[in-house]
Amino acid sequence: MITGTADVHAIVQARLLEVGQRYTPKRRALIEHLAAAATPPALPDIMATDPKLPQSSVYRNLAVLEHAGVVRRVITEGEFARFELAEDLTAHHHHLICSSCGRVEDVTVPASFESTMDRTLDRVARETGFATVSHRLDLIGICRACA
Amino acid sequence: MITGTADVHAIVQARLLEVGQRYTPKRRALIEHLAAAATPPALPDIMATDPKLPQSSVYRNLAVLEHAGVVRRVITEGEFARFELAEDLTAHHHHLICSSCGRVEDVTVPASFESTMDRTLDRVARETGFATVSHRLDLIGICRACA
DNA sequence: CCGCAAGTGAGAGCGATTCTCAAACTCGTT
DNA sequence: AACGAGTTTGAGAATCGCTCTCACTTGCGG
Repeated sequence: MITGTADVHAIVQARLLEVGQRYTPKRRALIEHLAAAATPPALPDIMATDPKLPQSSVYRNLAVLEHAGVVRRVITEGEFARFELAEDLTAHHHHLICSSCGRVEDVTVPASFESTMDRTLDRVARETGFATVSHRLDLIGICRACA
Repeated sequence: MITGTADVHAIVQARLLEVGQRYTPKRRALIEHLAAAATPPALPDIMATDPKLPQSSVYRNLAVLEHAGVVRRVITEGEFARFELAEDLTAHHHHLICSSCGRVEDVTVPASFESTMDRTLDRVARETGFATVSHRLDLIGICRACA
């Protein structure tokens, strides 16, 4: 399900409305930036695009967008949180995390493996009384540059 | 590969020696606590066992043990980091994370699925020039208590 | 055009983790 | 059994992402 950027904006606007929030230029710029990024940017990466961006507004707007369900906070062992568009606005993917430099890359795995995994995890979750909403699969390793 | 507690202590001692550190009673107590825990404890959990433990020492010793490769820091979206024994001192497992209350439970998946996953991820990593050392698979959902 | 609700920016505040440093301990050596 | 060099410890200070506060601005309904 590959969604065009125009559709993304429409969806974001709709979800913000549901939560009683506006789709302001600042927020649009953030979404644009996240949609264009090849890798989930950390806050410094976002601020670097325009040094006079107030950091508090960026954080606040990311929180609003996260709350609206269009942005996801990616947890890494690095010092900064990273942000990406919610999964239903992009293709389902996983992360390659370099344990040496902290670099994060997006990857996809074969669809057949995804469905095997979904089936397996659903079963595991059911056995333990968990209602699974999603999974998080990351590969931890050493990237080409650090090797 | 299930390792007895006695062996764990021997391994920990050996790895600490390699890094030029001693296996002090405080560190032994930490390892003991982690080995007994059913779920990776956060710092408050550890401190709760003995309220007069100085938090700075706990943090420092966890860092030392992590550096020696016997303790692993588990990243969650919660406010506290959690700690568990390194994977080669326990059985390979994954985590069920409740997105509502932050509770973390250990789970294992069928061995057949593990090996399928290993093969798939190795291939993916090779294609992208990453040297994979490990993977991290977490199930995010709602636990029985929160449902 | 008014007014109110929502958004913005600058800085203060917060809280988990890390750092500092003097005192207490360990262990091989006399 | 005491010594001394090097570690470990504990209490508090310091750090630093991130969140909160609040006065000001902006934008949409009436």
